[in-house]
Amino acid sequence: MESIGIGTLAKRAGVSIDTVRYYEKSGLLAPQARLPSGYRRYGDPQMARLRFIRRAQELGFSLRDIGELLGLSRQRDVARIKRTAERKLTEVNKRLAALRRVQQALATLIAQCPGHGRAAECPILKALGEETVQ
Amino acid sequence: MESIGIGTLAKRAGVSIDTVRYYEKSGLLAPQARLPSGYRRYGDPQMARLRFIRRAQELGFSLRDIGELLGLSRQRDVARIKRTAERKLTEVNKRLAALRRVQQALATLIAQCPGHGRAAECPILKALGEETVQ
DNA sequence: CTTGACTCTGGAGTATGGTCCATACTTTAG
DNA sequence: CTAAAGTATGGACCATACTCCAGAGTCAAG
Repeated sequence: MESIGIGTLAKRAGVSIDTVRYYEKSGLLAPQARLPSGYRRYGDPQMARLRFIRRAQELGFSLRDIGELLGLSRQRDVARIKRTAERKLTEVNKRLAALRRVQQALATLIAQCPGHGRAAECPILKALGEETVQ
Repeated sequence: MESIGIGTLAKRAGVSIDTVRYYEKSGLLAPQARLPSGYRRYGDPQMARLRFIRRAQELGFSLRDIGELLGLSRQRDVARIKRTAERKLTEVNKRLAALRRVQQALATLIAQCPGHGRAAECPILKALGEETVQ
């Protein structure tokens, strides 16, 4: 079974070594094993996990949220797994809806903007400022 | 013209007074006026702006991003306004796409989970972990 | 006019998510 | 075998976005 060191792992995932260690300290990513010297060794599952963490973060999930998501697979209580997943899905759906409104408002602004000439009343503040949340 | 104090503004927007002052210090929200005593007074436009800031934050925009969005309306250079808006739209679209993938993965997980019985291989890690970003 | 609620400023402190550093040991290429 | 590159630990430090506090002035009801 081939394994890689922390430097290679970090480089491949596009994060720093310190970040990998920080995730470990935060309980999100343990190495597959340690050499007798203490050097960390990682395999494909850790690579996938690290990439997952990064993607989830880009979407605005906190490390705590991510830990919860990752923890789903460790749980025995299937009902609880489902409930947690459903809670996250609700959250994601809300975010999607809100983001779609912003997308709409921005697209409208861009469509209305001639791209030259005098600065008209910018519609973005109005468009976004008057929306009701939820 | 009726105006309100910082306490009322904060309460109505669901933020703390300190947060309002912090936004002001960050250049995001100036009061409409000050009383001779130095007390801040706010009107409807400030209220709308504050709500906008909060919503944008919930979507994961940083205060710096939000300042940029708010700044769109102050700019004279129409071409630049448009370019900034387009950049933001691209960002938002990327986020939407990524979020949709997460939504799909979560929904699939939930659909596959019986909600009872033995803990099967949880599909979420695989489903999310193997996705390619972008 | 007093009293309690509100607000002012400036500055310190907090949580999150890293990032950097010193010192020391390990591994690897030549 | 040696030098360079990589890694270990512990702890200090950083940016963002607040949050709290002290000490002092202001406002509004009775």
